[in-house]
Amino acid sequence: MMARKRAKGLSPRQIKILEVLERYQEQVGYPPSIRDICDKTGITSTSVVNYYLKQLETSGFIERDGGVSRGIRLVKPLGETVEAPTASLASQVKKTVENVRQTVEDILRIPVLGRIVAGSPVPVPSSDFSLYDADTMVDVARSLLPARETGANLFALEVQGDSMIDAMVNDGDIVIMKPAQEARNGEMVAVWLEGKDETTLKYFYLENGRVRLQPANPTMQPIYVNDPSTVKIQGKVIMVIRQLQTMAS
Amino acid sequence: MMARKRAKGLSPRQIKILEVLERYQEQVGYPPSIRDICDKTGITSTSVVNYYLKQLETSGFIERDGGVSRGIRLVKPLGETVEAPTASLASQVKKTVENVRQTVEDILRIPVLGRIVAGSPVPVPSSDFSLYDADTMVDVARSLLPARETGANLFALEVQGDSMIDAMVNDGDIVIMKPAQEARNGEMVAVWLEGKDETTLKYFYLENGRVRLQPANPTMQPIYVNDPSTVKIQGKVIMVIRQLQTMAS
DNA sequence: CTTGACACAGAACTAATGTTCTGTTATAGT
DNA sequence: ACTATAACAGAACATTAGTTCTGTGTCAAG
Repeated sequence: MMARKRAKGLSPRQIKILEVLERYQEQVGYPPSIRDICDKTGITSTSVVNYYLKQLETSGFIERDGGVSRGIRLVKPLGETVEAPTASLASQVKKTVENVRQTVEDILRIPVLGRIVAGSPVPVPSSDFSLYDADTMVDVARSLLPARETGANLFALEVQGDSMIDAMVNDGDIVIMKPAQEARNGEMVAVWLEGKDETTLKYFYLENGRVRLQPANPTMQPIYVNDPSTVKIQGKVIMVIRQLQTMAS
Repeated sequence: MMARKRAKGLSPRQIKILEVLERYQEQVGYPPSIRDICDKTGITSTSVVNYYLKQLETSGFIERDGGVSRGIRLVKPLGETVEAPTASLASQVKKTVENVRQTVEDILRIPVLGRIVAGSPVPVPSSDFSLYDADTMVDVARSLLPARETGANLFALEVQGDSMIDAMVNDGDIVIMKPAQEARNGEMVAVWLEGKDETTLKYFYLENGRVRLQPANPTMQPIYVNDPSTVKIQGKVIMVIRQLQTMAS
């Protein structure tokens, strides 16, 4: 067994778990469950593995998607490609392939599901959409998105009309959204107001049983909804992109 | 009995599922669950996905480990032939390097030169800087930019304060600009108004010797400047990016 | 001797996920 | 018209797997 360059500072069990993660993914084709790691490492308790996984996550060696089965992935810092002198060509190839995967992952290709208009409900990714139609995709650098965003189910909408101007969003803008049925205070959401039969983008605040929908434009007044059940959250807005014409037409 | 692995005989849904499998693994880092596939394909029932997965398994396109979450792996990449064991380690390396180059070229790394405030002139990439700090860069997919934008001299600014709200641009937004001293009608520009000593983002129109600066927000009134020489164009705005905070769960 | 940290075990609980069953619709063949 | 079958939907069910809680033993510092 070769020694790891970056092994310093890591306990034997942390190293063992990292090795298991790498080997399992390579051999089996998908990441191990916590109980799989138990078997491979000889640790008898799931909580102990979880204990170490938390450490490895905060140390930045792995990323986890909470609540997802086998939702673990190794993160490979770019500068860490130094390999032991005994490295074979095969492992070089593997390393390069890994790097490709890494850089490919630097771009997220997000489907544009449709348009968002004040008068109609928001298209959500549960309905049918063509994942690979090049005309209906936007490419976004992963570095622009929040750190832990997997991008798995993000989707985008094109804004139609001037009805979202109080959200500082204009006709033609692209909003990138994450599916959600609820939101935390301060997050911008797309909501369907049952009373008004209208879709709108607002900052969401739940304040003692009452929903406050705050326009992004600070000069405009918020909407108050006393019955939260009439506020149907369609998703959280995580990014807005506006492309401007550089040539007059 | 049907013929085995006839690539032509795949139904659209089978193809779509295979594509989802490949893309999901690539983007997320682990295989999708059946319900993930439902979301990505628009199929509303897990049994239907399972139905197709069985077909794909007996056709030999995928392998499944029964009873384990996300226990699916692609047997071979879609349009690609199987890895030749001896044929092409070197060519494989070459190919992956090619891929890296390709994907790297798909991202533009644009320097954030500073902030744009109403009260101060715009920092422009005129003279002294040549070293870009990695912390002050934004990555933008080339596909988002206008047709043949080289990206060579693009720069970005972070908006500070609420003074640009009439341009539908908010505090914290990133505006991506192209250096320019003049503009065509209809382009959004950053201008320094000598009379007012102020920077602003407006749509530019030159109309019979008079400059009209039109706010993006259609509810607001334009500014008219009779002497075009007092309107100092700092650059054209080609993109606006707004990142909204999403709290981790 | 206590205290507290760390590493660990085991069980219970909850959520995620795969599997199966029953039924519906549309269509081609007889 | 009748039947068989592919393609689907929805729900119930059974496992799998993530999470959390309580407790145990060690060891070093106070």
